[in-house]
Order: sequence, then structure tokens, then C-alpha cells
Amino acid sequence: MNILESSTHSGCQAVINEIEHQRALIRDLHDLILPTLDPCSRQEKLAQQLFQDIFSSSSKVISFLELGDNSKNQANLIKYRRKGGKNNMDSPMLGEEAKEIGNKRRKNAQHTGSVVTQAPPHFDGYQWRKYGQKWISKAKHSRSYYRCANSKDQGCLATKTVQQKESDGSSGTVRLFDVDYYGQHICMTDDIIHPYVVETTHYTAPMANHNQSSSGSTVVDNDVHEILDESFENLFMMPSIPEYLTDFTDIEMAGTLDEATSLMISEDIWS
DNA sequence: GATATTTGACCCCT
DNA sequence: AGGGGTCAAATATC
Repeated sequence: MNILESSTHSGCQAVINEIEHQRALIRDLHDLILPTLDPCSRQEKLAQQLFQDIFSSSSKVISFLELGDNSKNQANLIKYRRKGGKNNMDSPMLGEEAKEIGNKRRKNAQHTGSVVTQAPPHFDGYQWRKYGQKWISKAKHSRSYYRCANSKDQGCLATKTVQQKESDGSSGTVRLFDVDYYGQHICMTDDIIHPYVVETTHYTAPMANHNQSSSGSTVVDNDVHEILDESFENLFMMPSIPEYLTDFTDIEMAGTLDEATSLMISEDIWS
């Protein structure tokens, strides 16, 4: 690492530290303000949403600072892997280097959250591209593999798997999906919408609501009162619901989305 | 024609 | 050796 890189790196670290400090202050401010607002009121919901957006934004900045040009390198790597494939011996990246990076991705595919959702598991605020589907042994339903739609041009390595749960009879005819998220989004896109959903006929404010199971996955609970008692940590774990979904005309879909908005869990939001 | 999805094969990991 | 994650050609859709 040369002097320039070194100074840039230390500068980035200082900025990250400052942003971390801001996040702590925001957290304190949230704890201070929210109890003074009337639960279920417009102000309370708006405040929740604002805090969520502030925190989401700062998280993105930190991600970019931490990754730096790595995102470009990762994008190039993905391009290479797609173009060259596994048998392309003309590739300049051979031997230990290719092996190292190839393995790294699997090993380091950090599990960042999991949910059980009743809604179609595609509406979570991000755009995804399906890249695979497999029938898992002994499973009744196939598992689908998705990566962030920005993986190609921005090197975003976020992926998720979706698998319909096997019905245990307790949920009747309702279909449940296990959704597991891996990696962090490092992409910046206008497609990720952060709506201020304060008043809609179908949509309740996006309050996190879940019961953390021993396995770390999450199950929907429709009790609104429990939603309002949710801890602050979960507040910022909510996905951003695309704006078009807040004006859904399909009653059934709107109903399932109501629940879907209460599902996203990130296990290390404050880390 | 561009883009997204499907699907069989490959290969890493346990 | 087998399960499961990923690749990439084929196919579908717009």
C-alpha cells in the first residue's frame, strides 16, 4: 500500500468513525422522541420512517467507504466469471488467484437475515435476478436463487434464496416461504424506493414485527399491538416497500403485502 | 434485439 | 460421495 492509498484509507476510516458516531446519536434521538409521540399517529409513523431512512442512508455510505473500489473489482470479477466460465483456460486469472476468489465468495457469503413470509417473496425493496433453481433433497418444493439486479454493473454481491415451506397443516392453505439473505447491498439505485407511507387504505406503517425463533428465522404475527411494542433495533430492519405497492388495487395482494412489510430481519443492523 | 428466466451441468464443500 | 450453490446456453418475453 503506497502513501496515497494509506492516507486515503485512514481518511475513510475517520469518516466511518464519524458516521458511526452519528448513528449512535440518531439512536439516542429516536429513543428520546418516539416515546413522546402518540402511537399509531401520523407523526409517530412519519418519525419512524424518517429515522429509518436516515439510518439506511448512513449504512450505505459506510458500505461504500468500506468497499471503495472493491465494488468495481467485484463487478469485473463477475463479468469475467460469466464470460469465461469454468473452463476458459485463456483467462488471465488462473491458479491460486482464481481459486482463492472463487472459494472466497462461497465461504464469505455472510448470512444477513432470514424471514418466513406469506407474501410473494419478491417485493422487499430491491430488484433481484433469478439465476438458479434447485430441487433440494427431501424437500417438497424447489429452492430459487436470486442475486441483486445490480450485481453485474455495480458488483453488488447480495443474494437470497427463496423456498416454499412444507405445509404442516397449521396454516391451512396459506403458503409460506423461507427467504434467506446473504451479503450486503453495496449498490446505489433509484429503483430502491423509500416511500413515506403514512396513509393508505391497505398499508400499515412498516413496523417490524417478528418473533425470533431459535433458528434465527422469523414468523409473521398479525397482532398490531405487538408490532407497536417492537424494539428500536428492529425499526431499521424494515425493507423499503416500492411505492407502486402502496397503491395496489388487488385486494389479496395488498393483504399479503401488509404482512410482508413486517417481515424483513437483518441480524446485525447496528454492527 | 435486449433482457429476463429456465434448466442441466459443473464444481465446491462437508 | 452427495448436497447444494453457481454458471451459462437455451428459451421466453417484451
